[in-house]
Amino acid sequence: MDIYKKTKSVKLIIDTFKNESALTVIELVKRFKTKMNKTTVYRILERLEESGILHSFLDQNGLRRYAKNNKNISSSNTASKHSHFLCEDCGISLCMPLEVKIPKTPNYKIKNSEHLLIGHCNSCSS
Amino acid sequence: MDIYKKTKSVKLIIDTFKNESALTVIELVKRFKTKMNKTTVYRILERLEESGILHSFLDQNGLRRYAKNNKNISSSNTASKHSHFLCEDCGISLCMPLEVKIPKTPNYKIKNSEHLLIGHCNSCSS
DNA sequence: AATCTAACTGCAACCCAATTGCAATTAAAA
DNA sequence: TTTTAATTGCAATTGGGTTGCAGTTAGATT
Repeated sequence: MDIYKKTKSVKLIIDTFKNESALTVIELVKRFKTKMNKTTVYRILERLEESGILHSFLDQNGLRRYAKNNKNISSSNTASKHSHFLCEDCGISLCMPLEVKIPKTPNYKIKNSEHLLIGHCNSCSS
Repeated sequence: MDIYKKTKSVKLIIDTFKNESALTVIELVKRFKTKMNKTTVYRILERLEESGILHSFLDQNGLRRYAKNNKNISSSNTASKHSHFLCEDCGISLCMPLEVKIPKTPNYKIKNSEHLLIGHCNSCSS
C-alpha cells in the first residue's frame, strides 16, 4: 500500500506535509508551479491518499484539502473518523483529534460522515 | 427579510420545496430548463437563502444543495444548526432534526459547523 | 550495466458548476 | 398610468478539476 515510484515530485509533496496542516490543492499547485504540472499535483495527491499517507476532505468552499494521515487513526475511511477545523481569519486548516458524536437515527443507516468546524484559531482570536 | 418581487419563477421554486427535501442546483436547473434561465435559478436560490426561506450546504461532491428552512430553527446560521443526511443509493438528501454534539476545544473558537451524514435511507436499505 | 516496461509526467484540450456584465423586461410603488 | 428598481435572459467568462496521449523514467529483470 505504498507509493510505487518515489519520484522527485512525490518526495517534494510528501515533504510539504511534514510541516503543514491541511492544504487545498490550489495552494499546492501554486506552490509547485515551477516544479511540476498541475495535473501531476492532482495525481500524486490521489495516489498518496490511496496509499494511506494522506486523506482529503472538502472545505466550506467546496475546495478539496489534503492532510497527513495520523498514524493512530485507522488508515481506511480516516476522513470520516475525525473532524476538520478551519480558521476563518488565517485560513489554516487542521485535523481535530476529536470524534464527533453522531446521533442515533432510527430510519437511516449512517455509514460515513464529514464534520467541518469553522471558527478562529488561537493566533487569530483576540 | 422577505423576497421583494414575487415573480412567476420565484413562486415556482418556492412551490418546489414544499414537496421536496434538499435539492442540488443542477437538479433545479434541469427541472426548470423550459421555464427559466439557469442564471435565474442561481439568483433566486441566493435570494431565498438571504431571506431565510431556504438554506444551503455542500454535499460530498461539492455540489450546493438547498432545502427549506425549518421554522423552529433560528433563521440565521441554520445550516450550522443541524446535520444533513444523504443516501448513497437514491441520492435523496434531507435535513436531520438532530443537533450534533460539538466537542470542547481549548485552543479554537468554533463559530459554525457543517455535518454531513452519508448512508442509506429506509427505502434503500435491504 | 544494459534492457525492458509499467508507472509516471507534461501538455493541451476539455468538462462543468458557478459567476458576471449588460441590455431588456416587469412587479409593484408612487 | 407612470416610474423605477428589481428581476431576468443571454452570452461570455471563470476556475477547479479531468482526460487522452505521447514522451519520460524508476526500478525490476536479465
